[in-house]
Amino acid sequence: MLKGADEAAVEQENSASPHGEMTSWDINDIKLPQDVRQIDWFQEWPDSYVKHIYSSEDKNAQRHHSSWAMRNTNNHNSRILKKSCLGVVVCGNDCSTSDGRKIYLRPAICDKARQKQQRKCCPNCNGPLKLLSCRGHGGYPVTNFWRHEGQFIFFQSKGAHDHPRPETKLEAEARRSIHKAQTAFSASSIRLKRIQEIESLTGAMPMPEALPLLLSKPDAYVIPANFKGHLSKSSQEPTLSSCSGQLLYPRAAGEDEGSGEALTWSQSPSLGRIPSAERLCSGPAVPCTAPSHQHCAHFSTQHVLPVTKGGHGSFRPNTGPLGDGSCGEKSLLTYSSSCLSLPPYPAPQSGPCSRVSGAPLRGSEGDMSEGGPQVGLNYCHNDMVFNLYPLR
DNA sequence: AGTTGCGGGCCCT
DNA sequence: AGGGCCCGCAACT
Repeated sequence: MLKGADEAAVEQENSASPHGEMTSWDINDIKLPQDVRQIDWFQEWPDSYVKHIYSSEDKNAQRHHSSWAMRNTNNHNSRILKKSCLGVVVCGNDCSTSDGRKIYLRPAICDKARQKQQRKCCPNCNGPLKLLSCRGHGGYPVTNFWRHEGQFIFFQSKGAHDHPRPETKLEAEARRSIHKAQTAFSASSIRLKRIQEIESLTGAMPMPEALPLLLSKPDAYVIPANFKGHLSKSSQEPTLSSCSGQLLYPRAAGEDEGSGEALTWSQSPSLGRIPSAERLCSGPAVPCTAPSHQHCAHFSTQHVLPVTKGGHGSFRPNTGPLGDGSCGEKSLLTYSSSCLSLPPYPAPQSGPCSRVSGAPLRGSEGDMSEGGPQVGLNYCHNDMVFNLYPLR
């Protein structure tokens, strides 16, 4: 089954990765190569028939992360973890936000949660939500395989996603948090109103200053504590302050990433990749730190990434020399690291930074990363969060 | 409440 | 046998 369409794909599969010698393996092979000379940066949006070899110390790889909504699939092989794509949740009315973006929600991974999710309404138009299943692998969902072998984590993707990208996990979490905050906010404003009424009856002076921040700006939401948790567990304050001027407001229309991304996707249904994208940057390990102002002004959700479908988002080894979350345990920062790859102007997303050409293998990862990148990580997230705004 | 991984089981080819 | 999928469970966040 699946054969015909796949065979051709399998052929490109073997050349999908820049380091040709490494792609001769298959995840099902009894023995996987151990003479790996080059490991890959984590790919946030693996697509098509690609293979990657990550360091076993790469936290994202360890967690089998993907920005696609992947659910675990039992393949009755405990050595190989298999996941299949759940697609994307779209608005049944095919509505667009005021700035032209489409609604691409992340399907809940848990079956029950997903059913519950589908009973909810479109956050934009209140229309029904619709789950767009992934059928990119011969009519079946795209599957991802993970296998830990020695010092490496082997990743293989089968199938090309035939649907737009959903929100990343972080965005979905952020949206939930915003929703919670919104709920809490309404509840607390009612309480406050009552308190004020009582106070006015008793003659006590209300203390506006004591009211929650931004009450006067109903469109701007206070970041709830739990929301902050989603943003970062370690180091977001500085960035919040550094960006707050803009971030506290909904992004201006036109800085659309959602529709742009969708457009890109629809224009290049499945093979609109830029195969050489990842090779564009063969230079230094950290060549692509975008101008800092960009972080606030333009970056937003993953959709803003100038991605061509399949231009794999790459998680920089964000995290510190060993990609282990030294600048933020949670995926947040690691996810956001994809922002770092962004050049000031749309270009293949992952490409430039996704890989250290000839990067030494483990043992000298100290060469990767360092310095600059981490500084900007949070910018992306904070901005991301506020760019979820139109979806409220 | 939701995510993730595991594994039993069923169905289909 | 291999792949897809459903289900429940447990650990974790």
